[in-house]
Amino acid sequence: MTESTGTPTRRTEILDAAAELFARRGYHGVSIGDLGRAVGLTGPALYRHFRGKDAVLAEILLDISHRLLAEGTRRVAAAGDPRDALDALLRWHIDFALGNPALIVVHERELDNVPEPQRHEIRRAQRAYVEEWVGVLLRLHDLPEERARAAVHATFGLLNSTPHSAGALGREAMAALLHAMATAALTRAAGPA
Amino acid sequence: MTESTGTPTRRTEILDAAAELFARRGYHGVSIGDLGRAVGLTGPALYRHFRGKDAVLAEILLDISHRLLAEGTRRVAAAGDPRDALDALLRWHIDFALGNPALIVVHERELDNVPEPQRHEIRRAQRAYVEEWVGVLLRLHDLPEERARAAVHATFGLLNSTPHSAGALGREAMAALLHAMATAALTRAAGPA
DNA sequence: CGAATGGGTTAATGTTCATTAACATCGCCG
DNA sequence: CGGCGATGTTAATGAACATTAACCCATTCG
Repeated sequence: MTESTGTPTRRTEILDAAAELFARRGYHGVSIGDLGRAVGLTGPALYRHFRGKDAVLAEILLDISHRLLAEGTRRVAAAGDPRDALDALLRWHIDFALGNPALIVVHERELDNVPEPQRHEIRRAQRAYVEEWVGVLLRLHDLPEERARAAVHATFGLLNSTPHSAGALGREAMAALLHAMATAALTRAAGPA
Repeated sequence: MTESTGTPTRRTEILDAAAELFARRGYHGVSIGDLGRAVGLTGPALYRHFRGKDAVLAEILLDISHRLLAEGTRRVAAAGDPRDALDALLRWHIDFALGNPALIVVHERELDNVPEPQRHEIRRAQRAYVEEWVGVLLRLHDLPEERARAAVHATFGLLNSTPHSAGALGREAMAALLHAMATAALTRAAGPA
């Protein structure tokens, strides 16, 4: 979840467990003791790996926001035309959301609990990711920028709803459904006001 | 926000302030002291009006879930055909979300912090509200029930995204945009898998 | 060998918090 | 007038929590 490459280390073990717990109970609803217990340790052991509870959250959010942005940018650059780019963004975001529901939830909710040096960086990455979408949408359709941004945010709401409706649909069916709905919604957003 | 009729009382003042704070910082991120201060009192004054912090949250969620369900049911019953019913549901939900962003956020996130006798009742109302939508969708289009339910959840995600993108668009423009996007998404969800 | 280092543990420490107790004020009704 | 119920206040209580201290052991490496 946290490192695509490299050995699973204690750090990443903690990060993964923390993401799961933060998603389920919220940052303030999880104690250091909970965090330690989740990886078979006592609470204070965490300080051997992180400066504190908020540093864990910060690292989680930095990782998510950077991964979303990096791969989003990559896919847009690799796409032939805006239509392909939008499709690639959709597939990427849906894959990520279906594969990492906890991360999506934490990314959506917990920014305010990140301490200040890093909060800005996360915000920056989040905004850049949104702008990647907005840019593609504007190249694809003729609509006001503010409307495009609102449409993108609404689409994220749709795509990120996954964690809350675990789904009796299988993963593939859900992915296809979300793709279809989001495409229709975005296309319609570009239509007459 | 909390009582459509009747004098604004201390209770409702607290409930409104609490909803705002819970939405912004999360249930665990708000103290009794914060709650009191928000209405110009000290923390313990709250116990003259509620059994405890969780009772405040419970009352907020009971109110929201009941209001959503009651008006949703009313509008569906009043509608001529499924097409009108869906339109009425959309308008209702969008109006509610745009008019009460804090309530939508709390409703979405804080159910787990409600103590048990009431959690069930809230869940029941939430589910019934979803089923109202699912029923209309099934009457309107031919699609598997599970797919309809997933589509409704995704649509809620889209509509409830409002609070997170306050919007440089005006309220009316935003309402129209959400309505258009949601309709398109739901229509598409009913199409070929 | 032997010391340093990494990664654990259990005991403080000090804060914040929810809740309760004890006490005050005020308006109404007898 | 007198009392009482509603609504506040400040002080007390006890639990939970984040963080730090003090201590321990294994591995590595000189």
